Amino acid sequence: MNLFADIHTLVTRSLWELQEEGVLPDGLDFTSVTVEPPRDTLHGDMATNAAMVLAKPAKMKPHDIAVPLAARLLTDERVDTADVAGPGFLNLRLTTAVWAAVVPAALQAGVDFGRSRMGHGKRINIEYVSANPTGPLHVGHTRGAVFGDTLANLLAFAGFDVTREYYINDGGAQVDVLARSVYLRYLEAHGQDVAFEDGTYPGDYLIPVGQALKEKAGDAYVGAPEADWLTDVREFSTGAMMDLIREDLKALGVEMDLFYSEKSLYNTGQIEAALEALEQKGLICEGVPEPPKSRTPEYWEPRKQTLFRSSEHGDDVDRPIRKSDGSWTYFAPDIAYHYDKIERGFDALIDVFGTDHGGYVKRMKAAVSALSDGQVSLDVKLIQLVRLLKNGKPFKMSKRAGIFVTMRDIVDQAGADATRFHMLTRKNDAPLDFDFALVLDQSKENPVFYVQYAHARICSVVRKASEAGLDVNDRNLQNCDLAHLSDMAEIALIRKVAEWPRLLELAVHHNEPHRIAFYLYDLAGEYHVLHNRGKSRETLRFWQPEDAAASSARIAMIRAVAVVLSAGLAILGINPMEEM
RNA sequence: GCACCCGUAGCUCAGCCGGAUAGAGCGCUGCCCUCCGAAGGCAGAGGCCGGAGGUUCGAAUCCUCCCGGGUGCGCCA
Repeated sequence: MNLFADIHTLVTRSLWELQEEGVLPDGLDFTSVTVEPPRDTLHGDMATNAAMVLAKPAKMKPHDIAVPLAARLLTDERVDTADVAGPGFLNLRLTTAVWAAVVPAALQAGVDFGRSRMGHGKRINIEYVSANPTGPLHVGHTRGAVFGDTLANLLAFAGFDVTREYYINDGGAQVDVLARSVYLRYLEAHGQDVAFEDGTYPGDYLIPVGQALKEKAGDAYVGAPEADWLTDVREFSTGAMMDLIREDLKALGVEMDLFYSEKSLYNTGQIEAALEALEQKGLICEGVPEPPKSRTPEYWEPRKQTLFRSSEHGDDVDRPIRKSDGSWTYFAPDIAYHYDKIERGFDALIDVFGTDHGGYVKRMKAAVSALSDGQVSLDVKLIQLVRLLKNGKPFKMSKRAGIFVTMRDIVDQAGADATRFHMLTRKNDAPLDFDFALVLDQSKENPVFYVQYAHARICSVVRKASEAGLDVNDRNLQNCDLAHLSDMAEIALIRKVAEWPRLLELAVHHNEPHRIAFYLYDLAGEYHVLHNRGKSRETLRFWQPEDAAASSARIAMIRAVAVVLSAGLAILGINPMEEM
């Protein structure tokens, strides 16, 4: 159930009725009429802007619309009061029974509370992480992984048909570098002294890969020319790296539906097919690209290249897809990859990139727009940098050249749950501080702890009531008499619970999973306030030994809070804790 | 030079498909508690929402310009 949607429906229906009765003129558009929670609860439970929005098209004063609308709304049993206020707002106060009804609804739905069909089964592809297969995942990937995975969970919860995808950049020169680096480790495993020159990866993580290569190939490649081993070693190495990456992702709780190989696009006609599609739309041409606008274009010499006319689809300039030697630029396989996504029938695409790829967004959108004739949307979410700290000071783990703080290091130290939550305590395009001391802190300064603690506290109260003989089964609690819930603070808590479905809609609309983390933090906060009241005044405790009816109502209420906390944490991929 | 992101309380940030007196945490000030419903509680001060125009009944939110910070900018992916 979504109370805001229900009341919005009621308002719209009332407007139609007023129109039929001639109070309002015909032909009005009600789509901009909203029903929202007012900023200040003193104004009521919900407010609608109907009178103000319709005043102009109806050629009426806001007041003359608001008054009959208020009268009409008051005939609905859910509406307690309807007052015209300010410039024409209509403030509604709902009966406490309406609010109380949120509780059994939540209990009945359980962790599915808030699940919706707003996605209408639309097929959506989310590409995230997509790190080069040349080493372990690091901090930045961790944030992107959590973001993408949580967004995927969120959209699935909202009724989209979601595919989680990882694009393996195994087609470029960097995997040759990987192969050469592994080859050095291989020689090392054979007892040779090797030197890691510039352009190779000296990280320790390749030592076991070199040893594994030795076990597999023996000394077959020792002393052999590169041409003899490069292909084999490259394949072996990228395979090993992807195994490592998959393991790391799993430790974070991230599982992809599909790992898509860039290499698979080469020599299979796929790149050619994508470019042919663009060609047919007249979007491929030969030309000299504009010189780079960087400060130092001295070495620029104009050369004729094959260009994608991305400027026809919103890009600033046309982009080269072939290098001057005729081979593909990195943009070409990316076009082909997105073309493949379109061909696979997705209605919408989301790419999660690091912020350093910001300059790449327009051309990618242009490609998708062109290839789908504007039918498939592409939303690119850029993930800002993560600053690792410990007690507020920059944190560096002991590391050798070439190895950064890895995702595995983070998960090992902070745990997957805390890592996931913390990575969402900032909007994706804002830089984020990840402080190990804070993430592990057992106090209210730590939002992860704060939310988990609220859930554990509820479990503790429910457990206690149960031990004292109260039937705390959710099915039973659904039927208890909620008239006992009349305290303003209790209604406020329920109101917060009732916002959950609406919050989800907003998060989906903006593709912003961090909103869930913030909401859960707020909800936990409101719960703690109520819980703390019971410390000073026993009559305000949820469990009242002398009053089973009141206890049931209150336990039902806090169970509803627990349900939302669980549902929210589930979307974040986090297990709620029953005790701390 | 151009593009994108950001500029909100002393600090770190929410809010931004336009809505009423702009929120939270930290820090600060005051009071209370130290009772396993534990790993503190309550209250308060603190803002021309970077600046200037514009659209609108209404702008932190949308548009334009400017200022400040970050990122990116041909044959690296």
